[in-house]
Parts: sequence; C-alpha cells; structure tokens
Amino acid sequence: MSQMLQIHDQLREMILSLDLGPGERLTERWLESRFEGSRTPIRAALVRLEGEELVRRDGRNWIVAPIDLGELAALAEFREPLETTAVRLACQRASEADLAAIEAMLDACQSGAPREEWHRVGTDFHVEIARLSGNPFIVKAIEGAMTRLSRARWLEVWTEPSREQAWAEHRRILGFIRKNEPDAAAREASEHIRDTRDRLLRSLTDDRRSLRARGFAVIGMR
Amino acid sequence: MSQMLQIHDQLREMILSLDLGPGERLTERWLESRFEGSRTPIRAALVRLEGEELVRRDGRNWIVAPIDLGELAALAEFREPLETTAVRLACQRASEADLAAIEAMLDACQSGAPREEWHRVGTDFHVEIARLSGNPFIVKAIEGAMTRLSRARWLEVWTEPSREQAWAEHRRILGFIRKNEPDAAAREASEHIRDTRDRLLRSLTDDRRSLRARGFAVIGMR
DNA sequence: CATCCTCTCTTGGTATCCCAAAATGCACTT
DNA sequence: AAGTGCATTTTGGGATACCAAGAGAGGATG
Repeated sequence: MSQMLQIHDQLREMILSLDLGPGERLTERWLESRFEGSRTPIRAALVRLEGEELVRRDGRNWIVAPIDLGELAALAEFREPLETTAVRLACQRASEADLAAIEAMLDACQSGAPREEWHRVGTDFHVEIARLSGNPFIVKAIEGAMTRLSRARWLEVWTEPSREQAWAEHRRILGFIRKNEPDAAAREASEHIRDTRDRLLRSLTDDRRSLRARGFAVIGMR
Repeated sequence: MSQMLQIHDQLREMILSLDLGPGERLTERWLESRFEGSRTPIRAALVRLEGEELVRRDGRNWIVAPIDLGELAALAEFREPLETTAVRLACQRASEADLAAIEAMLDACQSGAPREEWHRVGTDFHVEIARLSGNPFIVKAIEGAMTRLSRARWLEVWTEPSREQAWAEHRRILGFIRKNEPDAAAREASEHIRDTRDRLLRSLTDDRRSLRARGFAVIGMR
C-alpha cells in the first residue's frame, strides 16, 4: 500500500481515538518525523483528511477538527430520515443471512468486553443496517455521520443502564426488520436516534468543563 | 487564493461542464502544462477532487470519474427522505424573505435563458431549499447529490414540456412551504424527485449509445 | 519597566529531482 | 503476418530544495 494511505489511516486512527486532541495543531514537520516520511505523502494525507473533515485549516496551519457539540442535534435530525428509510429498505432487501451476521455482531459484545469493542460495535451496527438498504449513498452518509459522532461517543460517560438500553434498542430494530414490520422498525429507529442524542447531550454538556481542561477544543452548545 | 484551490476549481468546472469527458485519463504532466503550475499543487487538487469523487484512480492513473447511470435510481432513493425532511423543516424555519429569494431565482429563469442558466437554477433550487432546513448536513448531502447528478443532466435531452413540468413542480413545492403545509410540500417533493428520475433515465438510456460514441465512459444500467 | 522595532527561525507553498514500475514500441523470431 | 521479448520512454510516488510570510525572541528606546 502506498505510504500516503498508511499515513492517512494511522493519522485518522489517532484522531478518532483522541490520541490527538481536538483542536490540536499539526505541523507538517512534526508529522514528517512522527511518520518517518517526507512532506509529500503527508500533505496528501492531510488534504484527504480535510475532505473527511477530520482535519481543518486554521489560517495557514493544520489543526485536528474541534468537536462541535452543536452538531449533535443536527446530526440526529440528519440521521433520522436516512436510517428510517434504511430499515424500511432493509425489510424488503435483506436476506436472513445478512440479519444473522448483524445479530452475531451484537452477541459478540458481552458485558465483559473492552470499551473499544462496545464503541466499535455501536457504530458498526448502524452502518451495517444502512448497508442492508442496498443504497451506497445512504451507507456513505451514515458512515460519515457515525464518524462525526465517534469522538463525542468516546467522551460520553457510559452508565450500565444506558448502555443496556441502547443495546436493547438495537435488538428491537433488528427484530422488527426480521419480522418484516417496516413501520415498527422505522419507529424504533427514530426513537433510538433521539434517545441516543439525548443521552449524549446530557452527558457531554455536564462534562464540558472537564473536557476543556484536558485541552480539547469543544465548541458549540453555549 | 492558493494556486492549489485555483487549479481545483478550474479542473472541477472542466469536469462538471464535460470539457473533460467522463473516463478520460488525466496525466499529472499534462495538467502541469495545462495549468502552468508544478505537480505539487496539481496533485493536491487531484486528491481533493478524488474526495469529491469527481476524479478517481484507475490503477496508478488518474481518470475523470465515469458517469454511472446505475447511480441515478439510488440517488433518487437517497434524496427523497432528505428533501422531504428538508421541506418539512423549511415550513417551520424559513422566513418570508428566504422564500421570496428562491422565488426570484425561479423567476429569473425565463424561457429565453441560456441552457447553462436552466441547468444551474435547476440544481440551486434544491440546494437552497435544503438550506432553509437549517441543517448543514442535509445541505451538504443534497449538494453532493446534485453534483453527482449534474453531468447526467447536461446529457439529458430537454424537451420544452418536460422542462415546464419540472419548473411547475418547483413552484408547487415552494408554494406549499409558503402556505405552511408540510405534508403537501413533502408529497410534492417526493413526486418531483421521482418524476425527475424517470425523465432522466428515459432520456439517457435511449441516448447511451451516442454518448459512448462521443468517447464518454457511461456505465451501468445494462 | 513597558513598548516598539527588528532580526531570526519556523512554517506552509511551490518547484524540482530521483527512482521504480509500468507502458510503449521496435526488432527479431517463427 | 502474428507473436514475443527486450530496450526505451513515460508515469506517478516520494524526497528535497527554495522561498515568502508570519510568529516570536531579544534588544534598543522611551
């Protein structure tokens, strides 16, 4: 694989895992030494990440995109029509094998599983459901939305009951698709997206001060 | 503005206006002489355009993204939930001034207007309506979808009645938003998107052979 | 001691250079 | 005449060189 793609993937991972704090400045020269490559592939990776809005220009400088809490409500508003459409289409188009694969994914996430696992599966569930719609534009939009949500979800303080509730909602959505009840599946999906939004907002607005203290640029939601 | 952005914009324009044929190969060296800049900014522009999926890798080469007629149906399926949501939100959030501005835009497109004008307004209408939703994610998604549709719309053979019908549908959507009738507006928007899809598909599948003859890579829709 | 100016150093933007790999074309074979 | 193998050319990937602009330190001046 080309060096540029390696750098892109590593840098992306560092950003999404909060190894690089939101708002942090990235100098091309630092990245150069960090990844032991020259500036050419590094700049290509940065331009690419800029397209994914994980990195941004600040004047002439590069910075890690700040987390914008103001986005969270808009993101839920965006996901709702798309995911309800996705589950409806999934009812028509998904095979039993597809659904079983997703159920297995949920099952694999036992209560003892590490935090990374819960985080990943909680994202992948929505992307995989979108994939069942068979519509690549819906898939890409949901991928983008979940990526945008990803860092905020690391910061969320997960309580056991809230996590359980989210998982129960996932299972209900899947169940209604399986029973081929598109209206019920869509209703569940809507509720789940709103519940998740509320949980995130409640958790993050409380902790915003402490996030700032960690040096993270967290904007919006005055 | 940086040279890279200039090159990006110019190249983007050339692609969207079909100055560069879909599927055409782009060598960095040719672009270098064409834009009288060195390869560094040109490569940055190409990486950027790759993110917008207007340019793509073919092995080690760069090519202008082919037009994929198979996308057209999926694109309509994607737009429908988003735009119906957008018009509903517009009913709640748009000011009279916003609506008047859009109406003025439609009015400015008289029957004698040049083809470019019709093409541009036909795209902008949808983007501006999306903007009234106040949701930046919806706006960007619609922008992307209309961009993806743009080249196919140049190839469409426009008949006077079909164009009139599209404009009448635009006006009806706007009218229902104005009268604050979200359900009616959403229904109109759905119908309009489907009608447009059907018109496009009918026109393009017929003419596919002639497009290929012009050297355009047009794939999908066996 | 505060302020302003200047000089330096670092940064990103651009041009150019080198290299390996892939394509091209040509000659030679059958 | 068609096919095959080798030499040459061209291409994109990466590294480096150079530059102008901006930030920051340090010194001169009030």
